[in-house]
This record gives sequence, structure tokens and C-alpha cells, in this order.
Amino acid sequence: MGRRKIEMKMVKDSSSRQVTFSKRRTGLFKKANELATLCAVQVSIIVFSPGGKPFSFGNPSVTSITERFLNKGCARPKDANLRMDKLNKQLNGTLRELEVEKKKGEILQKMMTWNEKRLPAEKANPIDEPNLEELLKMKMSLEVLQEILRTRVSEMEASSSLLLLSRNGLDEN
Amino acid sequence: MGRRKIEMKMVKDSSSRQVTFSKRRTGLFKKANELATLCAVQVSIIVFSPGGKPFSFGNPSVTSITERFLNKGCARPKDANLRMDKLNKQLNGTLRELEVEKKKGEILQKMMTWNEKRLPAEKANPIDEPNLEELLKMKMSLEVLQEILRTRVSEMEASSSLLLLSRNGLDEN
DNA sequence: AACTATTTATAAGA
DNA sequence: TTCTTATAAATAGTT
Repeated sequence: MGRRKIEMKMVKDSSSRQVTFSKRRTGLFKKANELATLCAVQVSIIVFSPGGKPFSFGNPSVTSITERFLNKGCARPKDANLRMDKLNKQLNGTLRELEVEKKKGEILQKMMTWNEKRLPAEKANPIDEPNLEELLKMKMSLEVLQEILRTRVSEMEASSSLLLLSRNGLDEN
Repeated sequence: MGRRKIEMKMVKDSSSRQVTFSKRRTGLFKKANELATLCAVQVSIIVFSPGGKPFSFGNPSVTSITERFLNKGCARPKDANLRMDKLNKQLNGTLRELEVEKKKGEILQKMMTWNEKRLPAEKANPIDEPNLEELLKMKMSLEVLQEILRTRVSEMEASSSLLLLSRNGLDEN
């Protein structure tokens, strides 16, 4: 048992291939992160799974690195960058407000339901110590996740800018 | 002596950092090649050295994969949403970055599971659904949940304090 | 998702 | 840089 040497050929069994993909993609991204951390460099990876689903790793982000990589040959006026940046932030801000307002009530309803399920404190012993611990964990988790989402939204705004910028560039040419 | 464990921090000595970069970049590209071969998938990596020099690995090529990755977002007016979907896929990488502490790691794992249940985009077609809305919902939801949890935690902490206080008082008497 | 026997990667040293 | 080597880390096959 344990690990064995394998031939460097495509894994035939699709199920095994999926497992191998999963494990090795994780390992690859970890290595990439270590490289970025240890050497203070930018690393970007794009992988398409056997099923065609895209996975990516980026430090600081795939789009920024890709842009840096591609821009070597096709520089653009700085003011164009700034202009498109402003327009896009406006656009995204409006879009976001719209969507959030639209769904607010619905979300609240869902979250309240979930809250009831997760924390049946009223029915069970409300002053259980394990419960408190669970709650605190949950609280921490949410703080971490929120930070992630904050980053993600920022990236989205940035990439949108890039997209419009590139499209604008094409239109101009 | 052989290999020793190292701290996951930036290597201070610039010379050592360059050596580490060289070795690990080689290793990363090798791993990428193995992933591409074993699983018959497309992999693209871009790395900038400490000196700013670009290195890249691509199977079949960096540009083709980058285009495949970006083109979905450039195709339509709703591209911001579609791009967001792909950025969402980076969650793996981002979570990995935050994996510094084991306790946090465990919590993050739980949150990832929960997140996937709430947002089953991975299982469905990942390229069709506009994820911006989902993400914003998530963000809103978390904000709401956090407020709920804040209240709950406060209540429970207060209760626990009272409980311990009363128990302690009884012991002393 | 775990486990673990091995293989593979790699930090130091030369 | 390249090689060596002791050890850390990744992972193939299994449960």
C-alpha cells in the first residue's frame, strides 16, 4: 500500500483521473502560494478541469498578472486607464446597489430561517457551553469569509475595469 | 545536511531568495506539466521573478488558455457577471492563502462546505450563471448573520457569566 | 475524506 | 550553477 510510482501518461479511468486532478491541483496551487510567499513574486495559474471547469490561482490576482504579462507588447495611454476605471466603478457601484436593494428582504428571510435551524437555542438548553463555542467559531468563520468576499468584490471591480478597457481599446483600433 | 523545514515567510537574503525561486519555479512547472499530462487538461502559469523577469508555462500555450479563460467574459454585455464567476473559482486559492493557522484552516474548511451548499455553482454549469448577484447576496447574508450572531453571542456570554457567577457563589458558600 | 507507504521535492552544503 | 544528501512534503492506492 501507500504511494507507488506511476507512469506519466493520461490516467485512463475517468474517475481516478478526476481524483488525481483534484489532489494535484490542490498541490500545485499550494506550491504556487509558497513560491509567491517565499520569494515575494507574482504567480498566476489557470487550469481547466477534465470537465472543462476553470480553476485559477492568483497572487495578487490572475487578471493583474495577465495584464502585466500581456501589456509588455501593447502599452496604452495612462489617462485611458484612469478614465475607464472611473466609469467602471460608477457602473459597478450602481449595479451593486440595485441588486442588493432588490434582494434584501429575501435574503433576510432566508438567513433568519437558517439561523433558526442552526441555533435552536429556544428549544434546547440555551446556556450550553459547547453552543457558545460553536457560536464563537461561527463568528470567527464569518469574519474570515467576509474578508475573502471583500477581496473578491474588489477583484471583480478591477477585472471589470480591465474588460471594458480592453474592449474599448479594440473599438478604438 | 539535507533539507530542513523552513518558515513560510519571504526569504530575506536576496541571493538565497533567487536560488529558492529558481528551484521552486522549476518544481512548479514540472508539477504543472505532470498535471496536464496525467489528467489531459490545459494549464497555464505566469510567474514574475524577483527581478521582474516573466516566466511562463503553458500547455498548450499561455495565450490560448488565457483567451479561453477571458473570452467568456468579453463576449457579452453581462461580462462583469461572467468574469465574476471565474473569479469565484479563485476561492480555492484565496482560502489556501489564508490557511496559515491550523485552527483557522479547520474553520475555513467548514465554511467552504457551507459556502458550496449555499452556492452550488461548481456542480452546475459554472460558466452560465451570473455570480455577481450570488456573491452580493452572500455578502449581504453574512453581514446580516454577523449582526444576529453578535447579538446571540453577547446574550450567551452574559448568560454564561451569570451562570458561572452564581455557581461560583454557591461553591464559596 | 482519512490513512500511509513511498516517491518526489528541496534546503543546505560543497 | 550544478550536484549531493538528509529530510520534509506530496501523493497513489486503499479503506
